[in-house]
Amino acid sequence: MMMVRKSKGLGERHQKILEFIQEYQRKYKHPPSIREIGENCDISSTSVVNYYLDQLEKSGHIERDRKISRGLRVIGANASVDTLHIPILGPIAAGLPLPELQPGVNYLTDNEANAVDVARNLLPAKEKGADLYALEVKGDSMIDAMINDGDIVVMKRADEARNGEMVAVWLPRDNEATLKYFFKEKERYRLQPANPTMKPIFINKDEPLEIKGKVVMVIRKIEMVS
Amino acid sequence: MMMVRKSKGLGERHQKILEFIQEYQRKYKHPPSIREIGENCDISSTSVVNYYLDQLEKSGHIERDRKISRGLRVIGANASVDTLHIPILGPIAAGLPLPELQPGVNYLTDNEANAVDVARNLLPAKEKGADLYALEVKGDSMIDAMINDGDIVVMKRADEARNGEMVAVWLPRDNEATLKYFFKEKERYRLQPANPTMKPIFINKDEPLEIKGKVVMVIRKIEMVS
DNA sequence: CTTGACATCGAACGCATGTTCAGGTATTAT
DNA sequence: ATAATACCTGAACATGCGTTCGATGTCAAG
Repeated sequence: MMMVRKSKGLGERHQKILEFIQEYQRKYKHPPSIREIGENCDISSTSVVNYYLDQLEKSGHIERDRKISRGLRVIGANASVDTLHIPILGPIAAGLPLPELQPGVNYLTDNEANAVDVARNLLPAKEKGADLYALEVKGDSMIDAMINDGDIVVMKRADEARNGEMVAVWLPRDNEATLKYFFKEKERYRLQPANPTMKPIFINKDEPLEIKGKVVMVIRKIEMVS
Repeated sequence: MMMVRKSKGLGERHQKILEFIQEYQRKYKHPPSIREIGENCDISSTSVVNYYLDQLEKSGHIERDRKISRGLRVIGANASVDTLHIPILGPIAAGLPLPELQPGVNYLTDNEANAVDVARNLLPAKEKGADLYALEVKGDSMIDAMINDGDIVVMKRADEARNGEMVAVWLPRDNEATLKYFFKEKERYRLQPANPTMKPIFINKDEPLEIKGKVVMVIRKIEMVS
């Protein structure tokens, strides 16, 4: 019994504005101004645009940074996620040296052959990606670190570590590379497996021990039998 | 105090500005203002920021829309990889039921709150994503499956499995959910832990056993201490 | 008819922001 | 030294742009 007036939901103009914002953002890589929205949606007054923008914000379709020029964005509907392209430098396995890391080289640019793409929101916020690399675990020698044959470990370049961080270390004593939680104790280093049922390894401080990097992430792809 | 001058190429400040613009754009979905760049790169005058921005534009690193607030963007460096947005439905832990999966629902569209973005090239080629979901592992009860507390497991919806596939199963017998490799044998099912040092579980075929999905991927984020 | 919730307009206000300029200081070349 | 160049400062200026407000029109309910 009532006129079909956009009683609820999005009206035609809301739709048009939303579409325009997305299209504009795609095209210019920055959001449109209120006036630009008005011109392209046949709205003659900035206050009307503001009026609709308020509604879209209340209904959760956009976010606004008040007082900031062009500070608006549509939420959701952002198909392309920001990703980091992390090169897989090579395998890591007990009894093999780690692939060499050239200190000054940014591996992101070269070595496109083998790499993993990781969404940036899966990594710690501060990672810029320049000193990230990945290794492919070969063999089951890392099993006590909850890491399996074939897993990809994403590493952050480092030559020292704080207590509690998981690191890739080269142990000249045992001629072995391994992944362990690192703890510095009084007269020794303790390398603690991630699996609490396994015993730690102890290294005296006068013995050599090379930290190659910190583990940031572990990715395990499971094959489908299909 | 003397300035280390870089005769050609990008100086330290150029780099810092470029990085800041990208980081800001990622975070706020719109470009920063000149003054914001200055504040965050320790440049006290807007004219100096403008000075560097001009250089970056001439050297082809950024584009600018003069006269438009925040009208700047970095060129290239926008390698958007095809990603899937996979919702995290909830926790999985021994002794807890799995989150319910509504058969017809496409979780990709709703439940934006908690999700992981996975590059499509990390998944088996055929996955469309509509029937993928993720679970967060709680507790260390999955340790025999090489899966740790806090890990994210990406699942593919399924109610049956082939031999050798890793599945999430609900065992009414033990009132427990778990992740195991699945094998159908003569008179029983064998649920084999991923860790070869652990013993398998056997279930007679007349006992109930609910397969909830197949594990496609395991993602472990390691916290940095700093 | 009156009321009141919408939707719209136009204009004014004021802060945000890009631009310009008139100088400074260091480093390098002549 | 002197000049030249790159780097930097601070302030003033013009305008882009979000915000606010009063006025008008429309339509449905009381």
